[in-house]
Amino acid sequence: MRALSQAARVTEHHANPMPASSLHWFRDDLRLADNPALSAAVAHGPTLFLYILDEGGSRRPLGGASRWWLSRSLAALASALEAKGSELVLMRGDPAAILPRVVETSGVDLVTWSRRYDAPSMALDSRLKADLTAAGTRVESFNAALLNEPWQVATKTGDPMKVFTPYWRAARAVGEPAAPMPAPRRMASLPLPAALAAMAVSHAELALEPTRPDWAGGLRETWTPGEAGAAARLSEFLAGPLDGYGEGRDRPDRVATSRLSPHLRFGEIGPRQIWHATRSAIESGDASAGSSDVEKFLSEVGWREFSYHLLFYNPDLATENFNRRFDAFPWRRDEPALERWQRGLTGYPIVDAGLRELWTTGWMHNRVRMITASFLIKHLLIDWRQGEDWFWDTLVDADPANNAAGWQWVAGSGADASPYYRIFNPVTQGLKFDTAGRYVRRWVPEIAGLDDSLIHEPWKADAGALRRAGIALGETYPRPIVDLDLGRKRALDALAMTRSEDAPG
DNA sequence: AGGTATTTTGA
DNA sequence: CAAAATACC
Repeated sequence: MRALSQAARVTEHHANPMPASSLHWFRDDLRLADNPALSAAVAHGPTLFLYILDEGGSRRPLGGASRWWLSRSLAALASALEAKGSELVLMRGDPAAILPRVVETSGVDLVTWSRRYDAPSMALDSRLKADLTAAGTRVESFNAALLNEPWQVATKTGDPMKVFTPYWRAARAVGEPAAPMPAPRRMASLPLPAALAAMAVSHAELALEPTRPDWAGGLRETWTPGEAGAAARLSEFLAGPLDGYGEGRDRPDRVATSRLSPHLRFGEIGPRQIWHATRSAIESGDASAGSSDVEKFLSEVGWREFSYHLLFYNPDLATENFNRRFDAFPWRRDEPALERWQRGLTGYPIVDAGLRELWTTGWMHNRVRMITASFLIKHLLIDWRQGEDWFWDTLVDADPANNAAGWQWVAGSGADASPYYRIFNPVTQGLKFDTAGRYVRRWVPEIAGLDDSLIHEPWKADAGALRRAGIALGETYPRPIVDLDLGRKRALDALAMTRSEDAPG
């Protein structure tokens, strides 16, 4: 079948050569600027712009919050294309079946896309590249998601890197990231052939947003998905919170971080753009941050790069311990505790605040991600993969590299991970990073009436303080699910086995 | 990118 | 004597 159609195509090309045309397959690069694959397609000739919702294959299904974001991001992208006289074609199904058919019927002679790095996506993309090439169509893939390709950074002996600091030093030594490309000024749209009209689906038919119940109200209030929303967030960050970022980034009670993560996740903005925008804001004097704030911010972009490096060389990063000593770790199965953690009912205010922020907005401050993850893993001894799953379902920035690497880092099973004895105390952390309890009061309003001195440990309030604050401990707000000292000792005992001297180094 | 007990420091 | 540095887990 394939050989036959290939022969037909070659004959056809010789008989009456068709004008050059292209197809850009959008995936996690939902932007027009700094999108080299898109630019290459547009420069080649009239372009068919295609997105395929791929839910049945071996790729990890998107979580609910990510589906909501994707829906809004696709709508934004469609509008941006429409403003340039082009159309975004939406389809649903297996790209391995859909793409060759669209390419063949539309007669495009160039297909472009931006690379992905999770194993099932890479397998799918390689297969498609081979199939389309064999059928006579040129395929070009580009880097839109990273400063450096994962394989561009290596140790002196050519091995993958396992520690962040040398990784980031080596990554910076690769050279200054390329300047971002502007969005194509003009683009000619290649319409979907009439014969394929039945394959296209409407945005509504993708059914990516929740209806009954509609739990996305908090997401809508918090975010503006899409390329323009991403650019606005970056500008606001550079003009404000970047100054003082080094200290402010740890404070969940302030708006002191960029909150670009979901925009990055869906490629509404790329790290090259962030890098150069940050540099020029400093050089032009539009931002007044010190060099340590800038370095700190760029190194956060570096952690994302490092996570992708780890994922590329460890395709099972989300399911297998990077450090195999953790394979025998005595995790507890405790569904009631897991559920109380998920719902923000552990009795530890900063933990509960974080999980409720996550549930309501689809996002959680990084400092609080570490605190809540540490609590689940260490105080509750619940497998990091159960926490990773929850974050995957509820985060709008759920990312195959960052989410897995972050959880393994907290568990201590990851690369350059948190040491086994680092067990975050939610009270200490709360006092240190949410000093006045503003973050807790926002997300755990039922204890908002407590004094600052008790806001992070309501179980220490005496009957009078509880009555004044209108709290019935154990009824309107839970007592602690586990004792901190007992949980800490239990975790240290369990973790001791991962560091016995006879284990392989 | 910690916590905690202990020691040291300096107002 | 409280805060800061240190040692150890």
